[in-house]
Amino acid sequence: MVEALRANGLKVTHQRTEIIREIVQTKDHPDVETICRRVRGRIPAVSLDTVYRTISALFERGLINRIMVDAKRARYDADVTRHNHFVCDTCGRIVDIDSTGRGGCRASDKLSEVGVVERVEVLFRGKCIHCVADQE
Amino acid sequence: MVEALRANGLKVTHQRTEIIREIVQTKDHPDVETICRRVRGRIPAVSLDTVYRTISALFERGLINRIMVDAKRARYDADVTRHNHFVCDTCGRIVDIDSTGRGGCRASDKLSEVGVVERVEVLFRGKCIHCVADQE
DNA sequence: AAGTAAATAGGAATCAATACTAAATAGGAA
DNA sequence: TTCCTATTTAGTATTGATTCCTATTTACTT
Ligand SMILES: [Mn+2]
Ligand SMILES: [Mn+2]
Ligand SMILES: [Zn+2]
Ligand SMILES: [Zn+2]
Repeated sequence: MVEALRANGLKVTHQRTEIIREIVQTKDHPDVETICRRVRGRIPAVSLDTVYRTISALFERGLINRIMVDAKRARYDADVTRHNHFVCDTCGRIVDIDSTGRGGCRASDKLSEVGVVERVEVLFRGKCIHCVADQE
Repeated sequence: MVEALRANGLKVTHQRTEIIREIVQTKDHPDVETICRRVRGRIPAVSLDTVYRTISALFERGLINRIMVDAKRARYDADVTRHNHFVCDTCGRIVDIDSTGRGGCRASDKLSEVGVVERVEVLFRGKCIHCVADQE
């Protein structure tokens, strides 16, 4: 992915390298604050603004995905292959769900009259096993 | 829907009635500011705070849906029947898309190990016909 | 190695959404 | 109709996420 930075005319800085390392190696779809906190484990002085700018730059170039799960913070995903998500409305956990078979979701015929679809996002909302267990 | 207010122990006020009328009769999934502006056409003195409180109250009781389309404002939908949405990433337009056949979307088998799914949201993202035409 | 444009850190500003207050109003039960 | 309480208003304040500003630093070109 660092290659992708160069390909997009972006400079390869220490900060960007570590931010990318962080989102690539995690599967929990973190928000920007979380990414920043983790990167600070290795670069204590990294600024929140830099993390925001880097994440936005990556997102705008389609190198990472954004998941809008609630009205609050945006969550990010370095896995840009086609897959769906389960979201726990109680604790906020986001779990990857494979797109079964032929994408798992078919567009209606009328879609072509409405516009050009570039991507499909499927969100399964509910309560995760941990939160179901907790409420007994 | 006004009945639903009573059923939930909420008073049926002039403001709430007009706010409900507004979201029920529109199909464009407005944000709170937009709803407020429109309601002011009939109740000039309605406060933004009241619109926020009313919309939140309706949403918390599951009487309306919230659609998180971008990192900015939340959009609301009085149609709580099962249907999908097309979102134009250029102009923000949101168009209803029927769930074809048996829901239009099948959950993967592994979902049951992850949690209990209460609802499924499908978002088709892309560029609407108007925005495609505009960019020639 | 030097020059330049891009990137950074740190703080301030913005924006949507909520909260608070007090005073005025209006639902709805009795 | 009367009374009690929820609700509204206006106006200000606050919160939390995100973006902007600017002096300083740094990656990359020559
Ligand atoms: Mn994912
Ligand atoms: Mn809709
Ligand atoms: Zn959970
Ligand atoms: Zn459009």
